[in-house]
Amino acid sequence: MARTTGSDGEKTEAAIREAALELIARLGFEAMSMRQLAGQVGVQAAALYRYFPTKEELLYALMCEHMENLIASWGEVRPATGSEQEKPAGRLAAFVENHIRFHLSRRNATHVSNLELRSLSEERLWHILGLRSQYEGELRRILADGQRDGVFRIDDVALTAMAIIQMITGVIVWFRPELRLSEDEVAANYHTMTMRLVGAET
Amino acid sequence: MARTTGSDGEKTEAAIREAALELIARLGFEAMSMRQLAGQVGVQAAALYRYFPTKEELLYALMCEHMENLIASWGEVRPATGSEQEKPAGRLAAFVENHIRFHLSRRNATHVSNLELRSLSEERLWHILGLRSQYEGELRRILADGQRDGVFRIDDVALTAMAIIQMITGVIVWFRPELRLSEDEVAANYHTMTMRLVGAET
DNA sequence: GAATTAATTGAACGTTCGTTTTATTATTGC
DNA sequence: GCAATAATAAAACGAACGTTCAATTAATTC
Repeated sequence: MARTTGSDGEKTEAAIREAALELIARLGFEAMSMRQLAGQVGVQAAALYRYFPTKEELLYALMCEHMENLIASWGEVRPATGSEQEKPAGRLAAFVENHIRFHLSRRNATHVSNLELRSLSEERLWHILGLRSQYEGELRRILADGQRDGVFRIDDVALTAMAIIQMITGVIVWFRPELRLSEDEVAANYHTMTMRLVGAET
Repeated sequence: MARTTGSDGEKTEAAIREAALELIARLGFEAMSMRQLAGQVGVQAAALYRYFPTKEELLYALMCEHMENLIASWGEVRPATGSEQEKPAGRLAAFVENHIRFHLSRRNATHVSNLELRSLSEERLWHILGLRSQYEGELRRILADGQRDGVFRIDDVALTAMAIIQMITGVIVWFRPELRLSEDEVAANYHTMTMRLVGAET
């Protein structure tokens, strides 16, 4: 047989992306087979190659999309210049809040982007690391501004930025929606801890 | 051919463990083949099966050893009862310091234990998670004691413990020995940040 | 120094992998 | 309704995988 009733390229590609995120997050990229992925989508393995030329390019596409979404998400919520929230403390609060909510709503994509970098070729790895560094640079600038203004007490900006990123990304490792804490409570908690961590006055 | 001159079971097993840690940390467990591992050790693939019945049991053995070493390491440096350092702040300082140094000296094993849990069968996974929970329980107890004594300001002990663990384990992701900061400086930095994070007076 | 045991090799097994090729059908544009 | 094209199926490819097994040699024991 061949083309099936109701088949549509855009829908199929979206279904592949979603199924791949779920399978890679659960099994790992190397452990997921293209046949397994095709089965989850409801298609034959050969059909996947109409949308992604290789398995690695599929992974790369998922990571690119995730990192671009993350950067775009911060761009949308970043406090406007001149506003009260544009001060370092307000920007840091917005950054942490957005980061927590973004990652909690995209657990699969986050696991893929954080755990499967090893499976990328050197060139593609560099691109993803560049996007990541761009995002982390936003945090470093906030910390540096707060340090300059004397509202944060920070020994080493780069080290503190890494520590904060690790801490707030780690939420997806343990958080489960059915747990006692709501997403709001978790975000508020991480915000408080971050502010104390940088020595901001409350 | 067969047994080679100078071959020794204990030495071979140790060489397998070390090579496996390095390869799994670099390539990932699924991506590492038994032939690759054997090549690194300088042996044929079949020889590996004298020491580990399956690939998964090898991974499990590596993780068990790492978790047991971690727990034993904390047991050795834990401040003695009755000492000044036995107060929550002293215990937390010792915990963070030991955690940072232990992980920095065992980067490969840490990556394996943190990133490859997916490849364990359910039963073995439960055992490793049990050891991990036991270790994290030590931190939770320190935080709870400090909260009780009024020397820490903590909103949620369990959440804070996870945040601290993620933050201080994250050091292995970015730290490189050739960087500008020494191991001592890094440990001191993480100690300061942790104390501020829990609202301890300095 | 012969018998025993420990350590390893080399070849092979069946399976599964990512990917390619060719054929076939559904949909779209005119 | 007919040509063109988009979407998929089915089968096959060679390579690599984890693992097993019989044969062989080094070290140890008596």
